[in-house]
Amino acid sequence: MNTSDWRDQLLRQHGVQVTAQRLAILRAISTRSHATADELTGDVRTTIGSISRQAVYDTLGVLVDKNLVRRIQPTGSAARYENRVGDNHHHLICRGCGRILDIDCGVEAVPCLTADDDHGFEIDEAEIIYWGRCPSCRNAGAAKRHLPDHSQNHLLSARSSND
Amino acid sequence: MNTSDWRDQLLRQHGVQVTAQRLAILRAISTRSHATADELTGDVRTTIGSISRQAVYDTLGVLVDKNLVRRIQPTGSAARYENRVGDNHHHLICRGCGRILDIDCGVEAVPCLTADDDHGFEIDEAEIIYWGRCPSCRNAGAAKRHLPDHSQNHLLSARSSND
DNA sequence: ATTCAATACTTGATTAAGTCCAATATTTGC
DNA sequence: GCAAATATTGGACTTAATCAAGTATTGAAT
Repeated sequence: MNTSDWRDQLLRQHGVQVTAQRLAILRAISTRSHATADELTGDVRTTIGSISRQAVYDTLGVLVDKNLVRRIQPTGSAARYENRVGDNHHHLICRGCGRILDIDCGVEAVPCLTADDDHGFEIDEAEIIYWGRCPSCRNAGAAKRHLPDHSQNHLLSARSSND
Repeated sequence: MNTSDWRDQLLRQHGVQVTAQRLAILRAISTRSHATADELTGDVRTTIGSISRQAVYDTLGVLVDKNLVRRIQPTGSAARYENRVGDNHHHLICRGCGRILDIDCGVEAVPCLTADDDHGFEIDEAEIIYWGRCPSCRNAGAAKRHLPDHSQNHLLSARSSND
């Protein structure tokens, strides 16, 4: 095994045992932008021949734990993994095609970790997902677009009696 | 059926056909703070006797579409539903016990909808989840707490060659 | 280099959340 | 009240992920 691979060093530095599977998964993550466990499994199977689903989930769990990989879980999609960590950047997802883009955090330093009232919590992450429609989906579906109906919605939230 | 129930009016105003199941689901949502589909199913079964899982999911889908109910899907949990809509408030979730709290949005008016660079997207929602540990979990698990390892994490994201 | 305990991996079964579908029932507009 | 539209039901199915038990690999200590 090529011990000089920087991924090898990275794992060792974090006290993570180095295996062919883990290296392959790390490598796969860096070739996709926001991959699902399933996509990664496919990638790894083409690079090293085979891997079990369990090993994939297990490894991803370890990598997320060690903060070497970040997991995001958008509504309506399987969990996605990315190797851009430590900057607390955010995501922009198209409701039409599901495309996911990275958005840099506008706030400096350790970003976005302050809620107005933290209720005594020790906050370690602010996960932000912007939802919308990308340019091509906007053009494509101009007639049949499907956005939330915002009229009258105060009726429900304003009401407190009769519950 | 009691046509004077405000929920009845609400559904009609949004062009949603009124059924006992839908009213019961709406009612159940307002008695819990961030309920799962499963919890709501249980509630409705005690109030109106029975309902199919499909009717629950279908109704929740319709209500979310009409923006009468908001769905959030935290990592590691089933989707949750709440009736506070239209104010784009945010959520604070405890990594220890899973408790979910509402957080008011600090920004005025139609809040938080502006990303630094919107990539041409038409953004309609900014979904923010703050993750942390609540006061009681901080006390309880002071010794065995489990937070991300932030050391050295620049190593992975800074590297771009050899991918 | 060899050994060994700890750690990872594999296979196969299992769960949880949610969706699909065809048949039946209810509601609404006329 | 009737017909058309819409909703509900129940059961099978899908997908994402986890569990458990046995086997293999790794890393360190000889």
